[in-house]
Amino acid sequence: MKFKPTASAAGKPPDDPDSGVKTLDMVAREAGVSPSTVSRILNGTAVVSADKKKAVDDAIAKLGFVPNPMARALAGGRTMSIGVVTQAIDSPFYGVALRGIEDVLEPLGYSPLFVSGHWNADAEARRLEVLRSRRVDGIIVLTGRLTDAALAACARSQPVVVTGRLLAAPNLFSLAFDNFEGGRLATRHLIELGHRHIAFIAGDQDHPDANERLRGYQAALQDAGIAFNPALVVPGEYHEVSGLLAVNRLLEQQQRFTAIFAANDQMAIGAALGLQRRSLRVPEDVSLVGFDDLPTSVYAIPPLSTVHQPAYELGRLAASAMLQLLAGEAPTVVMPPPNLISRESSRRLPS
Amino acid sequence: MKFKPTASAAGKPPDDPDSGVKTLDMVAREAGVSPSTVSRILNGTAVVSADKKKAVDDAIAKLGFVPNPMARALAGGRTMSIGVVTQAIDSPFYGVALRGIEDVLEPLGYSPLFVSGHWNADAEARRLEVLRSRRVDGIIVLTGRLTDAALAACARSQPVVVTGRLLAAPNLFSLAFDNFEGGRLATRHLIELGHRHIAFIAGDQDHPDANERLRGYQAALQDAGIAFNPALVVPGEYHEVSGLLAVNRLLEQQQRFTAIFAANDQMAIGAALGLQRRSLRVPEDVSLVGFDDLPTSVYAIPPLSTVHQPAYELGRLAASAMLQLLAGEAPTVVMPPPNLISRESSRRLPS
DNA sequence: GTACATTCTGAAAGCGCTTTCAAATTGACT
DNA sequence: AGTCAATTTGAAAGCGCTTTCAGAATGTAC
Repeated sequence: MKFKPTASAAGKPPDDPDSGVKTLDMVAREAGVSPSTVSRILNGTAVVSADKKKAVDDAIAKLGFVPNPMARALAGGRTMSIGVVTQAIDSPFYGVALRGIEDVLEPLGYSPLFVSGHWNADAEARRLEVLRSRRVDGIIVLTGRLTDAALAACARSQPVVVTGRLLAAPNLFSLAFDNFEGGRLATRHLIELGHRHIAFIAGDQDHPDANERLRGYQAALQDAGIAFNPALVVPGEYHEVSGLLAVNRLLEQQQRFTAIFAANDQMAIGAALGLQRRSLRVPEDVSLVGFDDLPTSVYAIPPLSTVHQPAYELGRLAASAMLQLLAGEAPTVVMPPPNLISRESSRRLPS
Repeated sequence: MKFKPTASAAGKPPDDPDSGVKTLDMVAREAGVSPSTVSRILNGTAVVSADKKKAVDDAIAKLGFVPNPMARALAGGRTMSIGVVTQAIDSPFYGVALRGIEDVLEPLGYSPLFVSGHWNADAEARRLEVLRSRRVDGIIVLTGRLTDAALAACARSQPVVVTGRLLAAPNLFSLAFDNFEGGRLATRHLIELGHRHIAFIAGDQDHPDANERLRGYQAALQDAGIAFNPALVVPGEYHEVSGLLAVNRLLEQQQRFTAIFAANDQMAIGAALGLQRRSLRVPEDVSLVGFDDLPTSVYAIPPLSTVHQPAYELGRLAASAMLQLLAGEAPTVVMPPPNLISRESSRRLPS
C-alpha cells in the first residue's frame, strides 16, 4: 500500500473531504452508479439515462470534482495541451501572436505549452522533443528554422500547423503572410509619395520572409521603372541596433536617398534614432516605413508608417487551424492580406 | 482489450518498433531486469548494482526510451510543470520575466505553463484553477490582483512564489522590487539636475507598485524641501496613451513644470509623443524619466532615462526560489536594488 | 408468449510509471 | 559453520481515468 500524501488532517471522517481532491470513483459512489457511467457522462461518449445523468451531475457539483488531466491523458491518449514553438517568448512581434493562440485555445480547455527556439535550429529541435515527450496533442510552429522535412516528420506523430512558410504535407497545415506583397506595398507607398531614392534595410538573411520583403521592394521599384541600386540595400538582422548601424553606413557611404524602408519596425525604430543622431529629421528630411506594425510603433516619434502584420490574428488563425486538424477536418482559415498603415514617418517628397 | 493507436504499420515484428513509443517495461525486458529496477535507475531512488545499471542504460539508449510524463505524474505525483500566472503574455515588461523563468526551469526538466490574468482578479482566479487542475508542481504569480488570502490558500496545495508584494505565509515566498526607492531615485535624479517643478504621471490606482512609486516621488520632493503640488500629479493607467493624455491635461491646465516623471516607460513614451505634438522638445524643454527600462526604451527618441527594473532577473529569481521551495529549502534569493539609468531624455535645467 | 434487435450499464482490463513489501543475496561477526 | 543485519532485487498494488465486452433491461415483431 501507498502512503497518503503527507499533508492533510488526521481526525477527519475516513473517506470524504480528505485532501480536497475528488476522484471519479468517489463521484460514482456518491451518485450510486459505476465509474464507467460517470466517465461516459463526462465525455459524452454514450447515451445515459436522464436520471443517472442528473445523479452524476449533482454528485460532481456536490463534491466539486475536477477530472485529473494526467489520468485522462494516460488512459485516453489526449493531453489537451498544444505545444507552441516560438522563437522568443518576449518577442514584441510574436508575443501578440501567442496571446492570440492562448485566446482561442483556452476556452476549449486546451492549454498552450510555449517553448522558445531562439532562432536556432538545434535549440528548436530540442524544444520540439520536449513537447513531444510531453505528449502534446498538436504542435504550432511560429516561423522558425526547422527544415520542411523535420516538420513533415513531426506531423507524422501529431498534427502540426506552421506559420511563415507554405508547405504541403499530410497532417500539416501552413499559413503564411504575404511578405512579398507587403514589401511591395511599403515601397510603392514611398514611390507614390514621390521618392525615387529609397534605401532598404534588409532583415536577417536566413529568414525567408526577409528575402520576400526584399523581393517586394525590388518588384515595386521595377513596376515604377526605377533602377534597382544595390548600394541602397544594407544588411540588418531585425534588431533595433541594425537599423541604427544601417543608417550610419548609408550616411558614411554618402548614399543619396530620401526614404528608407526597413524590413521590420524594430530596425525602423533604430533607423529613426540613427537619423536623429545625424540631425536628419523624419519625415522632413527622410521618410521612413517599417514592417510589422508593432503595438509600440503608433507611439514612435514620429508615429511609424508601416505594413500591418496581423500578429494577433495570426495566432488565432493558427490555433483555429490546429483545432480543425484535431477534429479531423481540413483547415479553412486564410491569412488576411497585408495592408499599409500610413502614419507620420513618411511624407510626400517636396518637389 | 484496447485498440492500438490507429496509425503505424501492419507487417512489423509484433513486439518492438511498433509506433516508436517505448515503455519502461520494454526497457526492463531488453535489459533483463524488473521494471522496478529501471524505475529506480531513472529516478536514482535506490542503489543498483553497476552491471544492472549498465544493462539498463544500454537498453534505454538502444531503444531511445523516453519516460512518459503523464504516467510519471499519475504514479509519482509530480508533473514537472510549473504554473506561471502572468497578466499578459505579450506584455513588454513581463515578457522578459517569462523568459527568465523559462531559462532557469527548462534545464531542470520543468516546463512552465503560462496563463494570462489580464489584470482581472476573476480571470486570474479562473486561470489559477486551470493550473491547479493540471496539477502543476508549483505556481509563480507575477504581480496580479489576487488577494493575499487567496494566495496563501493556494500555497496550501502547492508551493507559491509571488512577485510584486511582500507576504509571509507557509509554503510561499514573495519577492518585491523596491518601487518606493525606485520612485525616489527617479525624482531625485531630476532634482539633482535642478528641476523643481516635476510632474508625475501616476500608474494604475490599484497596482500597489504604482502607489509606491508615487510615495517615492513625494519622499524625494520632501527630502529636497520642495512642496508637494497635487496639481502636478495626473492619473494614468500604465499604457502609452495615458502618458499622452496626461501631458495634454497638464498643458491644458497650464501647469508649470520642467520635468516629468512617468510611473512606467510606456507612459513616458506616450508623454514624449504628447510633448512633441505640442512642439515641446525632450529634453531641451522638458526632462523626462520613466520607470522599468523596457528593452525598447534605449531606442526611444530621445533614449529614455529610467529606473532599471531587472525583469529578466526577476523571472530567474522567482524560478530559482520556486526550485528551492520544491526542494524543501527556504529560498535565499534577494531582489537587486533599483538603479537609475541616465540617458538622454533628462538634462540639467539651464539656470 | 417467445425470439430477437436495441438500448443502457457495470465489471474489469489496461494506460506507463512509482513505491511498498517481502524475498533473495551478501557480508560481518561469534 | 551459523546467525543476524545490511544490501539488492522483483512482484504486485496502485495513481485516476477510458474503453471493451458482455450482461441487464427494454422494446418490437411474429
